[in-house]
This record gives sequence, structure tokens and C-alpha cells, in this order.
Amino acid sequence: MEQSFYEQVYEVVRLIPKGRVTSYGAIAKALGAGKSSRLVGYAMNNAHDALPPIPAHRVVNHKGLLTGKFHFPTPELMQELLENEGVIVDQDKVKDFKTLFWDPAEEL
DNA sequence: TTAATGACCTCCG
DNA sequence: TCGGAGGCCATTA
Repeated sequence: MEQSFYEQVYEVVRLIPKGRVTSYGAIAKALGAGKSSRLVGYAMNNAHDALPPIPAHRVVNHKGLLTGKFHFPTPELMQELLENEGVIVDQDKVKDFKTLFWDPAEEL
């Protein structure tokens, strides 16, 4: 599997600027598969072995909630990484989500 | 090949 | 306005 939907997702996630976040649906939509939002999340499941490492901590659901934090080595790591980049996280939710939101479709 | 899974999104009550 | 249930697509076993 050289090229697949996953590769597309990885590319977009790696393009996310530091201190910015995006949603799975936005990525899926940017790839032309707005209904395949679940695939984006599924791709992240494989992102653990993807190289270079994927900044999955910059990707959250459309609610701005860190749903995938449990998939990290440690749930708190995701929040730490976000705060380390200047993203404020409160109650497992990204503060000013719509403000820090980064639309991949605009970059692509 | 068929069936099941998933870090989601949208709609309806 | 808030909560719950269903549906979509690609990948893996």
C-alpha cells in the first residue's frame, strides 16, 4: 500500500501549522470525501507507524474535543503537546477552537 | 469475498 | 438548547 487514503490524510495533518488545529471532517472534505470523516480517524489509527511522525494532537473532532487523546502513549501527552505549541486546552477541549481552526482546503 | 471495525459527522426527538 | 441514534466510506482479518 504505497498510496492510499491514509497518505492523503497524513499529508494534510503534517501541513497543519504549529499552534493550529483542524477537524477530521475538514480534512476529509479537503480530500473530497466529506462523508469519509471516519476514514480520517481510522487513518490516524495507522498513523502510529507512519513516518514521519504525524502530529495527531493537532487533529480533533468537529467539537474541538480531544477524542483521540486515549490513543496517545499517555492521554495527558496530547494536551501537553497542544499547550506546548500555544494551544489552550480546557476540559479536553480546544479553547477558541474556531479561532485556532485551520482549514486544509485553504492551503490545498 | 464477506463481514466487522473505527481518533467521525449530521439529523431527528 | 441539549441529548441520543444512525449512516457514510475505506481498510483489515
